Amino acid sequence: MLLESKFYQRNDVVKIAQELLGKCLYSRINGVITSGMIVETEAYSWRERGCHAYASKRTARTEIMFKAGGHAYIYLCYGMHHLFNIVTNVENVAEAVLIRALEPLEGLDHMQERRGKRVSQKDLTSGPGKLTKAMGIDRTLNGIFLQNDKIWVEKGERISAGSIEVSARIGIDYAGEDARLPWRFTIKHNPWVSKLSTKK
DNA sequence: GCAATGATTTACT
DNA sequence: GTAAATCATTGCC
Repeated sequence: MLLESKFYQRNDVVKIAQELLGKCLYSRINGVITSGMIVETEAYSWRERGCHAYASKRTARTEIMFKAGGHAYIYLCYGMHHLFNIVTNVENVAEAVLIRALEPLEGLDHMQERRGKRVSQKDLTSGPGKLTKAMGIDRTLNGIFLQNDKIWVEKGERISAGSIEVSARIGIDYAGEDARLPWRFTIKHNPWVSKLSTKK
Protein backbone atom coordinates (compact mmCIF):
# COMPACT_ATOMS: atom_id res chain seq x y z
CA MET A 1 0.00 0.00 0.00
CA LEU A 2 1.37 3.34 -1.10
CA LEU A 3 2.29 5.84 1.58
CA GLU A 4 -0.03 8.85 1.24
CA SER A 5 1.37 12.34 0.74
CA LYS A 6 -0.25 13.44 3.98
CA PHE A 7 2.33 11.35 5.80
CA TYR A 8 5.19 13.43 4.41
CA GLN A 9 3.57 16.81 4.72
CA ARG A 10 3.25 16.97 8.49
CA ASN A 11 5.16 19.66 10.34
CA ASP A 12 7.52 17.33 12.23
CA VAL A 13 10.47 16.00 10.25
CA VAL A 14 11.94 14.23 13.30
CA LYS A 15 8.77 12.24 13.85
CA ILE A 16 8.51 11.38 10.17
CA ALA A 17 12.11 10.15 10.20
CA GLN A 18 11.23 7.77 13.02
CA GLU A 19 8.07 6.57 11.35
CA LEU A 20 9.84 5.88 8.08
CA LEU A 21 11.70 3.03 9.76
CA GLY A 22 10.08 -0.22 8.64
CA LYS A 23 8.61 1.37 5.50
CA CYS A 24 9.55 -0.13 2.12
CA LEU A 25 11.33 1.74 -0.64
CA TYR A 26 10.69 0.47 -4.16
CA SER A 27 12.35 1.33 -7.44
CA ARG A 28 11.65 0.24 -10.98
CA ILE A 29 14.54 1.17 -13.23
CA ASN A 30 14.45 -0.12 -16.80
CA GLY A 31 11.68 -2.48 -15.80
CA VAL A 32 13.72 -3.99 -12.97
CA ILE A 33 12.03 -3.88 -9.58
CA THR A 34 14.06 -3.77 -6.37
CA SER A 35 12.85 -3.01 -2.87
CA GLY A 36 14.10 -2.75 0.68
CA MET A 37 12.90 -1.94 4.16
CA ILE A 38 14.17 1.33 5.61
CA VAL A 39 16.29 0.64 8.69
CA GLU A 40 18.24 3.88 9.11
CA THR A 41 17.22 7.52 8.65
CA GLU A 42 18.36 11.03 9.57
CA ALA A 43 16.28 14.20 9.86
CA TYR A 44 17.40 17.52 8.37
CA SER A 45 15.82 20.93 8.73
CA TRP A 46 16.47 24.48 7.58
CA ARG A 47 16.72 25.39 11.27
CA GLU A 48 20.12 23.76 11.71
CA ARG A 49 23.48 23.88 9.99
CA GLY A 50 23.62 20.22 9.03
CA CYS A 51 21.10 20.90 6.31
CA HIS A 52 22.07 22.12 2.84
CA ALA A 53 19.21 24.62 3.05
CA TYR A 54 19.92 25.90 6.55
CA ALA A 55 18.53 29.38 7.28
CA SER A 56 16.21 28.74 4.34
CA LYS A 57 19.01 29.37 1.89
CA ARG A 58 17.55 28.77 -1.53
CA THR A 59 19.88 27.68 -4.35
CA ALA A 60 19.38 25.67 -7.49
CA ARG A 61 20.33 22.52 -5.60
CA THR A 62 18.29 23.02 -2.43
CA GLU A 63 15.23 24.20 -4.33
CA ILE A 64 13.89 20.64 -4.21
CA MET A 65 13.77 20.72 -0.42
CA PHE A 66 11.36 23.65 -0.52
CA LYS A 67 8.83 21.57 -2.38
CA ALA A 68 5.88 19.93 -0.64
CA GLY A 69 6.56 16.70 1.26
CA GLY A 70 6.79 13.52 -0.79
CA HIS A 71 9.38 14.57 -3.34
CA ALA A 72 12.73 12.86 -3.72
CA TYR A 73 15.87 14.92 -3.16
CA ILE A 74 18.86 13.14 -4.66
CA TYR A 75 22.30 14.68 -4.85
CA LEU A 76 25.88 13.72 -5.47
CA CYS A 77 28.32 13.66 -2.61
CA TYR A 78 32.09 13.21 -2.64
CA GLY A 79 31.93 13.21 -6.41
CA MET A 80 30.75 9.64 -6.70
CA HIS A 81 27.89 8.77 -4.40
CA HIS A 82 24.23 9.51 -4.79
CA LEU A 83 22.33 10.15 -1.56
CA PHE A 84 18.59 9.71 -1.35
CA ASN A 85 16.35 12.00 0.73
CA ILE A 86 12.60 12.32 1.10
CA VAL A 87 11.35 15.90 1.31
CA THR A 88 8.91 16.54 4.16
CA ASN A 89 6.60 19.31 5.40
CA VAL A 90 4.65 21.69 3.20
CA GLU A 91 5.85 23.84 0.33
CA ASN A 92 8.43 26.53 1.19
CA VAL A 93 9.58 24.74 4.37
CA ALA A 94 12.93 23.03 3.76
CA GLU A 95 12.99 19.76 5.65
CA ALA A 96 13.97 16.27 4.55
CA VAL A 97 14.78 12.77 5.75
CA LEU A 98 17.97 11.13 4.53
CA ILE A 99 17.67 7.38 3.95
CA ARG A 100 20.95 5.86 5.10
CA ALA A 101 20.33 2.11 4.98
CA LEU A 102 17.87 -0.54 3.79
CA GLU A 103 17.27 -4.21 4.38
CA PRO A 104 17.02 -5.73 0.88
CA LEU A 105 13.70 -7.45 0.11
CA GLU A 106 13.19 -7.91 -3.63
CA GLY A 107 15.50 -7.95 -6.63
CA LEU A 108 18.56 -9.10 -4.71
CA ASP A 109 20.08 -10.47 -7.90
CA HIS A 110 19.84 -7.10 -9.59
CA MET A 111 21.30 -5.31 -6.59
CA GLN A 112 24.20 -7.73 -6.59
CA GLU A 113 24.65 -7.08 -10.30
CA ARG A 114 24.73 -3.29 -9.84
CA ARG A 115 27.04 -3.38 -6.84
CA GLY A 116 29.49 -5.94 -8.21
CA LYS A 117 29.87 -9.66 -7.77
CA ARG A 118 32.24 -9.52 -4.85
CA VAL A 119 29.88 -7.61 -2.58
CA SER A 120 28.36 -9.66 0.22
CA GLN A 121 24.60 -9.55 0.73
CA LYS A 122 24.95 -7.50 3.88
CA ASP A 123 26.93 -4.83 2.08
CA LEU A 124 24.35 -4.34 -0.68
CA THR A 125 22.43 -1.51 0.97
CA SER A 126 24.11 -0.85 4.35
CA GLY A 127 25.07 2.74 3.66
CA PRO A 128 23.63 5.83 1.96
CA GLY A 129 25.80 5.63 -1.16
CA LYS A 130 25.44 1.87 -1.40
CA LEU A 131 21.68 1.70 -1.32
CA THR A 132 21.23 4.18 -4.17
CA LYS A 133 23.63 2.19 -6.31
CA ALA A 134 21.91 -1.09 -5.43
CA MET A 135 18.49 0.36 -6.27
CA GLY A 136 19.68 2.05 -9.46
CA ILE A 137 18.86 5.53 -8.16
CA ASP A 138 20.73 8.50 -9.58
CA ARG A 139 20.12 12.20 -9.78
CA THR A 140 18.11 11.98 -12.99
CA LEU A 141 15.35 11.10 -10.49
CA ASN A 142 16.00 14.23 -8.43
CA GLY A 143 12.79 16.13 -7.68
CA ILE A 144 10.50 13.28 -8.66
CA PHE A 145 7.35 12.80 -6.60
CA LEU A 146 7.30 9.48 -4.73
CA GLN A 147 4.17 8.32 -6.44
CA ASN A 148 5.06 7.21 -9.93
CA ASP A 149 6.28 4.09 -11.69
CA LYS A 150 10.01 4.56 -11.03
CA ILE A 151 10.36 5.04 -7.31
CA TRP A 152 7.92 4.99 -4.42
CA VAL A 153 7.44 4.08 -0.73
CA GLU A 154 4.96 1.61 0.69
CA LYS A 155 3.77 0.96 4.21
CA GLY A 156 5.70 -1.92 5.66
CA GLU A 157 6.20 -3.25 9.13
CA ARG A 158 5.17 -1.17 12.07
CA ILE A 159 8.23 -0.67 14.25
CA SER A 160 7.52 -0.37 17.97
CA ALA A 161 9.06 2.59 19.74
CA GLY A 162 11.14 0.20 21.82
CA SER A 163 12.96 -1.11 18.75
CA ILE A 164 14.09 2.31 17.60
CA GLU A 165 17.52 3.53 18.54
CA VAL A 166 18.25 7.25 18.60
CA SER A 167 21.72 8.72 18.07
CA ALA A 168 23.63 11.68 16.66
CA ARG A 169 23.90 12.09 12.92
CA ILE A 170 26.87 10.89 10.93
CA GLY A 171 29.57 12.78 9.10
CA ILE A 172 28.45 16.35 9.67
CA ASP A 173 31.07 17.61 12.09
CA TYR A 174 31.11 20.88 10.17
CA ALA A 175 27.64 21.65 11.61
CA GLY A 176 29.08 22.50 15.02
CA GLU A 177 26.58 22.20 17.89
CA ASP A 178 23.90 21.01 15.50
CA ALA A 179 25.94 17.92 14.68
CA ARG A 180 25.01 16.57 18.10
CA LEU A 181 21.26 16.69 17.60
CA PRO A 182 19.80 13.21 18.25
CA TRP A 183 18.22 13.04 14.83
CA ARG A 184 19.51 9.68 13.57
CA PHE A 185 17.12 6.76 13.88
CA THR A 186 17.95 3.10 13.43
CA ILE A 187 16.23 -0.21 14.01
CA LYS A 188 17.93 -1.95 16.91
CA HIS A 189 19.98 -5.04 16.08
CA ASN A 190 19.22 -4.88 12.37
CA PRO A 191 22.34 -6.11 10.54
CA TRP A 192 21.89 -3.65 7.66
CA VAL A 193 22.23 -0.53 9.78
CA SER A 194 25.47 1.11 8.69
CA LYS A 195 28.15 0.64 11.28
CA LEU A 196 31.26 1.54 9.42
CA SER A 197 30.34 5.20 9.29
CA THR A 198 29.87 5.32 13.04
CA LYS A 199 33.63 5.17 13.56
CA LYS A 200 35.37 8.57 13.59
C1' DG B 1 45.08 4.42 6.67
C1' DC B 2 43.55 7.51 2.78
C1' DA B 3 42.78 8.66 -2.38
C1' DA B 4 39.26 9.12 -5.70
C1' DT B 5 36.11 12.50 -8.00
C1' DG B 6 32.67 16.06 -9.58
C1' DA B 7 28.59 18.97 -8.66
C1' DT B 8 27.92 22.82 -6.06
C1' DT B 9 28.95 27.02 -3.82
C1' DT B 10 31.62 30.91 -2.59
C1' DA B 11 34.99 34.20 -3.30
C1' DC B 12 37.16 36.61 -5.92
C1' DT B 13 38.56 39.70 -10.70
C1' DG C 1 32.80 35.86 -15.82
C1' DT C 2 36.41 32.13 -13.61
C1' DA C 3 38.78 29.56 -9.91
C1' DA C 4 39.23 27.19 -5.64
C1' DA C 5 37.38 24.99 -1.62
C1' DT C 6 33.97 21.93 0.15
C1' DC C 7 31.68 17.38 0.97
C1' DA C 8 25.38 13.86 4.63
C1' DT C 9 31.25 8.22 1.40
C1' DT C 10 33.20 4.15 -0.22
C1' DG C 11 36.56 0.82 -1.20
C1' DC C 12 41.12 -0.18 -2.06
C1' DC C 13 45.95 0.23 0.03
